[in-house]
Amino acid sequence: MFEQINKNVTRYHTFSKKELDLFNKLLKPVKYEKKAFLLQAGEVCNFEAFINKGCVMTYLLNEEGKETVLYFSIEDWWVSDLSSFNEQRKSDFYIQSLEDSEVLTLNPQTKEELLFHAPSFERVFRLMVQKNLSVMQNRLHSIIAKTAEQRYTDFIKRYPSIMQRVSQRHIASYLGVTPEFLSKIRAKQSKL
Amino acid sequence: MFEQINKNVTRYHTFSKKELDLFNKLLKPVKYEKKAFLLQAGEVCNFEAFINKGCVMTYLLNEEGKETVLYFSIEDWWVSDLSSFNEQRKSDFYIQSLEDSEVLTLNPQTKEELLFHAPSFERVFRLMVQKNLSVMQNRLHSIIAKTAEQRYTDFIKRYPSIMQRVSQRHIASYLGVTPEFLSKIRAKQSKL
DNA sequence: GTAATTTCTTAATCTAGTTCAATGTTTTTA
DNA sequence: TAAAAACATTGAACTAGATTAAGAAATTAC
Repeated sequence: MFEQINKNVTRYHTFSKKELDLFNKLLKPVKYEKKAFLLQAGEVCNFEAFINKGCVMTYLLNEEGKETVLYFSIEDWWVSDLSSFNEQRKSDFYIQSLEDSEVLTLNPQTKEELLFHAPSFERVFRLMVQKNLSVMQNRLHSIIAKTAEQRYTDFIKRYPSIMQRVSQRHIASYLGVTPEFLSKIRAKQSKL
Repeated sequence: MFEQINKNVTRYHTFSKKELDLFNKLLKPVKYEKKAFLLQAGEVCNFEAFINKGCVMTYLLNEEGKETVLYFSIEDWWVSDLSSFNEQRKSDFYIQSLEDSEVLTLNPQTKEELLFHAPSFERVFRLMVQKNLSVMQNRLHSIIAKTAEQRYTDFIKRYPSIMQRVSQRHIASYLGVTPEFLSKIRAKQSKL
């Protein structure tokens, strides 16, 4: 149950057995059925969730109901709305399970307790935000500077497993194109 | 000299006189002429700089030499490549002064010393990254979900002072359009 | 102060990507 | 297991924005 998550945090810092035991004790396992919401716009995000099993997506809805996928998250990733979580403000995001999923969550209290007794976790969380920021900077760059076809090719290469698991309309949204156009890109590429 | 920066960090946490004195002692003032580079791709970013006066931009160059502006930063903002700084990896970014500028910088050593003696600064830096992340999430959303004209209107409204100070070709790049198209948007809007 | 360079604008042409609509395919539900 | 719903594909018509080119305005540099 905690094997994966302990390996995950150990990448950033070597923790003692005692620290990891505390960490694991504070984590709350939660299951979500496919299509269940971990978070909806307007709610305050009260979790940082590590995905043990499953796949979730984080998206925004605009006024006309058009959805924009910001992230897909699968096993060994964390998911949350950090601004909402840390500042206890209402979120703009929807976080929805795309498969039956199992996650391990911290809430503001357990996170605080963890940081109090094992302050080295500060580093883990700071690096998590930072990695996130890098990912976003890359995406912005690729959406400004590359064609949809290049973005699609990059995506397949970088996240082949997500490609398998997620419907094309969600991938289209992530890539910033319509499902119809993604379909055309695919038709073109399968001809080559 | 330190008035603005002390006010800036105090937003996130109330520091003692002693902590602020240490902070100020560790900061190194640096001046850059217009067009000077604070950082170039391939270098390791060894600073986090607070802008006391001036304006800088952070951008990427692709293979064909096309530039993509990720950020403009003016007075009261911090600028750095955090991934490069924190992991001491080569940066992909250029950070260039757009006006004669004056900044206060921390380097990895002074930052470490600061955090060692005044660990509450951890919070400041974590929140800085996080604010950054929010900004990026918003930009990605607006570039996927809005038209260039809407983005331009939003930009003027949100950053009227940057609009005045920065050339249109840089703003075009930030908005993800060509300078020619930005010109058309402006012509259209001034007719209304 | 003027030549040189860079920036901004305008217009014509072109294209990557959208929209709409129809049809087939897979998944969900009961 | 059949009906309903959601998803994927294809094609025709359209449009937001790119590209190219050329002249006007502003900055920069000597």
